[in-house]
Amino acid sequence: MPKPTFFNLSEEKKANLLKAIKKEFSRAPYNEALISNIVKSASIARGSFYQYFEDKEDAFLFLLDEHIENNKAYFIHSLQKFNGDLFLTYIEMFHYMIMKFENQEDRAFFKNAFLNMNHKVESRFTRKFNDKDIKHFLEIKDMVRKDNLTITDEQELFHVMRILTAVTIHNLVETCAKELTIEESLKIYTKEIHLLKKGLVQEEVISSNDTNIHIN
Amino acid sequence: MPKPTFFNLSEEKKANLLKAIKKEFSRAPYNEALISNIVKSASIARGSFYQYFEDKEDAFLFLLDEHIENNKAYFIHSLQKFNGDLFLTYIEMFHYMIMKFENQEDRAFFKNAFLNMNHKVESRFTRKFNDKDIKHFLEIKDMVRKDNLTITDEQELFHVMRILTAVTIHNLVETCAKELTIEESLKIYTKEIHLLKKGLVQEEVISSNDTNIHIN
DNA sequence: ATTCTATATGACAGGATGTCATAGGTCAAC
DNA sequence: GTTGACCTATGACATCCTGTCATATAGAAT
Repeated sequence: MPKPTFFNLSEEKKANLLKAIKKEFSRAPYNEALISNIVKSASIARGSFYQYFEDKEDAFLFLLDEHIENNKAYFIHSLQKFNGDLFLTYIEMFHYMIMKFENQEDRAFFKNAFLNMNHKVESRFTRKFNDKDIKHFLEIKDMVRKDNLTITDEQELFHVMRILTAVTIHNLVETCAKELTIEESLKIYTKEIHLLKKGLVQEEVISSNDTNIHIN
Repeated sequence: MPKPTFFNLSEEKKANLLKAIKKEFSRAPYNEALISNIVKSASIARGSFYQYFEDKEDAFLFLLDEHIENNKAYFIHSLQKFNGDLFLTYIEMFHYMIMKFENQEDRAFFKNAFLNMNHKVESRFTRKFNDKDIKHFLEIKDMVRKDNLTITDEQELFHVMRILTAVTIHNLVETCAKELTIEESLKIYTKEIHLLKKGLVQEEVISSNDTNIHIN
């Protein structure tokens, strides 16, 4: 988290600084981004940067969180719009995200962010399904339409969302890495969501550790 | 790739250097690992390191690739052992990987590697399913038992494997991040594989972009 | 005006990176 | 055994980056 000093800044100064930070994280991947460039670009003293942020990571994650908050709101909005249909919601979210890549100003930043998608970054994106921040899951779980899902309890819904999230992020990262067009990217993603819905095996005894289900 | 000079080294020198590299990448996450420490630990001149490797990443990825080659062989071996059953094979692989975390010597290294699992690193792990290195997929695809899968063509098999891989890696990373025990970790993973097999929605019209399938 | 508190500054110590000129070693050829 | 070509080893060095700190400045409160 940025230090209190940062939040005390005038809106103008804050905006100026954030602009410089975004510029630097757009210029180079996280590992190569430099605080030196940020302070140069924002025309502030080096020491000032450290009055506002702990370090490079602090600044990067703050910027990221701003976008993520926006996503979370959009997720809930979509879930309502689609009457709790999880799959339509995920596809809508996916679409929403890749549309952001079209914005020239955001493109480089997102590319650097997604190609640097490690556990720390990913867990920011998926906080809502993390048990550390379980309240986000609680917020969402009742909005999901469950009557058409195969889940037998709430815990399974949790896993369903984890799976959807894993596949979604994987596709988002790939879209960046391979610079896929919206069409290519959406086609692959919807195909995979479709496979997830119908299941990977058919008409057979499926057995797991603790359950035996016979579909027919 | 390491430079030719590295491969010309005597086995003894190579082993000594690799040991120092592994030690450093076990000591600290990738971003914090230092070439300075590697040369100190290997007792070689700083300049020598640069005779062998391009930079830090070069050394890291080489070390990683050594482990990954081993994985690939194990995957193929398992697929044969389980008569082409993809799911058993993935579960076996998952088990094989998390068992590695138990090895005290490897533990820290894998933890740092997995928590630094970004697209570049992941693509090393999953090369076998990448279209860039399609020959690995070709090698595997004929070994997979397909009669119990819902797939209609080879391309869908590709997506099935992508999905399984995404969920698998996601679970591996989480196992490291949360320091789960083998039992906890396997329980979650098999649960999710089970969900993938049976599908997420039930007895309903499932529609996607280009197909309509009625399950009954 | 004075004092107290918060903010801004940039010089600086410490330390890491990648390079390079130089030195050392090996080996085939003469 | 001398030569020379080629490969390998070295560590000093220029360059640059980070995080800190003593100091200066501004603003608010009394």
